[in-house]
Amino acid sequence: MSGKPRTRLRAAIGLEPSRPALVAPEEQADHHRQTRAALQTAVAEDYVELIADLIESTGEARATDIARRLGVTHASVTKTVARLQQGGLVATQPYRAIFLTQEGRRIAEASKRRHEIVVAFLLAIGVGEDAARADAEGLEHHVSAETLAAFERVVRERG
Amino acid sequence: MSGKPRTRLRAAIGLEPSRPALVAPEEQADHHRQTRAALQTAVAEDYVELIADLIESTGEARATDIARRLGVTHASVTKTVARLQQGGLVATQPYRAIFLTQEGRRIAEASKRRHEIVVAFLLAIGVGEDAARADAEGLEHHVSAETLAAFERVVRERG
DNA sequence: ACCAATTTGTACCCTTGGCTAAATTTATTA
DNA sequence: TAATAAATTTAGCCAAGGGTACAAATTGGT
Repeated sequence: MSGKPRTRLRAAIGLEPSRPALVAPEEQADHHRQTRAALQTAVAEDYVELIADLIESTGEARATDIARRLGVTHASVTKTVARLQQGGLVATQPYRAIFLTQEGRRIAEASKRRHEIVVAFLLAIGVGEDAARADAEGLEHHVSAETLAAFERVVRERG
Repeated sequence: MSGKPRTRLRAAIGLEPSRPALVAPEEQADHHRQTRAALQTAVAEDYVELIADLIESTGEARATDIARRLGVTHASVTKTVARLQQGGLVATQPYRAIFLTQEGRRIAEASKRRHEIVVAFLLAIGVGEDAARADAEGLEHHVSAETLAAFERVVRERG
């Protein structure tokens, strides 16, 4: 932790261990950008997927139920739902239950399908029930179409 | 979008399509809490992993290089690195390169290992190079120990 | 030794997604 | 129907992690 001025020269010249080089910087940056973009849609997907499930199983989606199922407070749910409404995924009126727009339903459908494939896949490769469901919640938002297709293949192969 | 007051009674009584019920609410909430916790560590893992790679391949980790590889501005990097220093993962001095603490190296090691397993796994099940690398960036932070073990098994089985 | 280019730091802003607390509205029940 | 319980909204707080713009320091070359 002393403080010798570092010289970039040694590294450039090759006195430092200049390795094969990981991945091209621009490519790596793109991957990280994609990952960050996925994070943005993750919340929206979680919400519409859950709202669709609640409507299907209980007849309506209430903020309190969403809050309980996500493990957050209802105030947080209200705020997020407002954002989703801005984004055109849900429709609400004050003090009424939450509905999905067509776009919301479309996304919910796709999310649900993907979620189920991920869970089935994890189970197929021998992951236990609980871990499979827990991991799927995080993994699903980062599975590209190509990887999802590969997951489906594996599920079909092993059954 | 009319506005019929909803009655929770119908749902409770069972006139509404009351389905088998997805997953237990508390369990589902736990899964989401786990996922959110993973997000918190994700940034730290990405940084230390990248810093370790840079040190290994170029001899030092500079903010600019980190920024370029993550696709963010150097200001964001500076801020995040400050947080990592607070957390005891890195050590820096003004205008000097960034070093990893022991704890930082430990995490970098584990992250790198996990990252490589995830990539190898995706390749093994037939995902293409680019998608594998891109998806791995997002997936790695949500892979539990149990799932990672399953991935390793698959990699060993299919070569 | 100096100058220009590069790198780093700092200040300030924005959005997301958590939280608590208090006010309001709706639903249930006595 | 009036009182109570439950659900919803609103306001204000916080931290993380992005951004821009400008200032300061370091580095490399002349």
